[in-house]
Amino acid sequence: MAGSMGFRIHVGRPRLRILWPRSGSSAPRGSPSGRALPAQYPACGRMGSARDAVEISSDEEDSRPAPVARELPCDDAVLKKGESDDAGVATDDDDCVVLDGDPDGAVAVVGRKGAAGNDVSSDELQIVAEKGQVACRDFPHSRHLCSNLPFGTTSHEKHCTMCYCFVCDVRAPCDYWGTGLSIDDHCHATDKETRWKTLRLAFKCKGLRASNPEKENAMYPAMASVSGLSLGNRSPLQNVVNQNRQIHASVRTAPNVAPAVSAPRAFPVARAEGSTSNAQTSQVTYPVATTVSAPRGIPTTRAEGSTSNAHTSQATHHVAPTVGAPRVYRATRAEGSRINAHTSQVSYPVAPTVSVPRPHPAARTGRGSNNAHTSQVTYPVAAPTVSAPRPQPVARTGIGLNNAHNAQITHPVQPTVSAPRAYPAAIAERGNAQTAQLTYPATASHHLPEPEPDQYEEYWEDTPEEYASEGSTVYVGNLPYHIDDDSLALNFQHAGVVVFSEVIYDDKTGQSCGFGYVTMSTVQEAEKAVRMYHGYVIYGSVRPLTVYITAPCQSGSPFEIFVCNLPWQVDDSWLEKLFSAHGEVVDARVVYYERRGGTRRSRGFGFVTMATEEQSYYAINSLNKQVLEGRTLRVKVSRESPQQGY
DNA sequence: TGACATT
Repeated sequence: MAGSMGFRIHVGRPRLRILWPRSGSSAPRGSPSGRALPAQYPACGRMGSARDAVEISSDEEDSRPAPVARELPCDDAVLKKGESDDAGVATDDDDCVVLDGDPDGAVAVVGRKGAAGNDVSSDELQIVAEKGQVACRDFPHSRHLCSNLPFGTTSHEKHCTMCYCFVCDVRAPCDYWGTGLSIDDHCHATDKETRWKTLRLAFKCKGLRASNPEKENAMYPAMASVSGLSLGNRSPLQNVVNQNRQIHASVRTAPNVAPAVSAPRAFPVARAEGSTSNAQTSQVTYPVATTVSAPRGIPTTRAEGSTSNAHTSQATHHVAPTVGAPRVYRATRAEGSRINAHTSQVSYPVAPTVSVPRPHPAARTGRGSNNAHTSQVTYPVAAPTVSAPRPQPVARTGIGLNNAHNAQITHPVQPTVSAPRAYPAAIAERGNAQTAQLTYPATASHHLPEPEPDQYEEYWEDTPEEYASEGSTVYVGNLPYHIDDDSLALNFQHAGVVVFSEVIYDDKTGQSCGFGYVTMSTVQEAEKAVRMYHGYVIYGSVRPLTVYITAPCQSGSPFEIFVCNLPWQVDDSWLEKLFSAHGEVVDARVVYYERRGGTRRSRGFGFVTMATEEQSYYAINSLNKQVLEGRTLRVKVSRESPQQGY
């Protein structure tokens, strides 16, 4: 694609286009220009005569999977403006090509006999007109994709104002840009050479300072100094990109750009609670049910003060679940619509009864209890009796708040947990988790570049179960909603090799549930991940991550709760809400009689799976013998639970 | 109607 580059637009004939695949394609996602114009696209099936005219646009509605090039005439628009036919495809009298798919992929050409497979020379493409903004010119793009200064014909050290360094992900010139004399100058970087891709990955993953600190850190001065998640290089350009992405759908923004860059979103829970001003709940952060007899350290952070601050009222699960997690997490996705991960953020006005007959999981398993979390737990002295309707963190789930459901639940005062828990060594190892909460280190996962597909895609082909081994999967809670699988993996690779990562999404809303799973290659790495990231506050978030090792996959959850004596009208969602006030509900099901005609009738009992064993304890102790709609609930560990202890 | 089912 040398020389005469431009883009012809077919006015009123939007058939001539290159269609990018939907997100999730195998296309590289690391370029600052995202899916900017691929340099090789003329090779995607043109044949025959001299010049093609191509419109660059996107069509998110088009889901045709297979890239297909169709020859189209070029005598529209410019030549015969306004004379498009109904189908948007004119007669075949010219040499236009429609690429209905990823131009990076194999392209079959249809419409002209014998055309498929013909090679084309690099100068076959000539853009004779253009319209609107052009990805590789008007949006940030890697230098080698620049259309202003074509890489093949222009000195590489030159750059336009939208050029980025492919390696550093910063606006050109980076510190290593060079003059072009050295082969190591970043101005030569392209996504076609492994060495550049490797270097790029190294810059991203090793947190190397790229260049132009006055630019990249202007907005996030602390970014480069924090260990762990501080990987991304950012620049004010990101805001430009953010704006642009709304303008031009064909340009995928730089991967390290997220909407939250300019406006961190308010968490639903924060909003919900903020309007509730429940002073009681705001003082409490998830009291931990425990049987551990070791002395506890008095929590020192966050939860101490009585506060009406919605932030602090978002209690997080700083329980130390060591063992246990949802069952096979593929299943949790399927049940995502019923998962309310954000229930973990509610405050818990109820002191746990805490008379768990089972040994503490940490003590039982012998795993180094990652009880750093306990440092952030407060222990309410008393709990309200017959509380007012409790704010339910279900705004995001679409389940309407109906606090009347809970209004009758009484909360007997159980000022139990008082024994200080041993202050774990983990917290010392973990370092500045507490500090992190206060200073908001610029971890900015949402800024992180997405991983190179070639680094991870081999894993995607297999199910996580194939990789999961006992103790090597960690649950990650309190994820900002914009964190996706890839950025999650990219973060956790600092703890080791990420075998699999998954953010759980609500099936109905498509929104992240705010938690996910990361499978490391070894138990040791998983434990390291806990030490590194538990309690860590992602930039822009107010909630520290909760990271703990999950239980191995088993046929049945060790955290399943049986609840009976349910009022007949209690359904799954109600049950979920009921338990979500006491932890993260993975599953909640009322058992029904199935009747003919499709109707069903509750059998008055159900099963609830909590995210962790300890949360199960807490929920059991909080809800057992509570009165709901006039009926005294009976809540206990499910009989079928493989790890039932009582 | 008052119990540990279902995938």
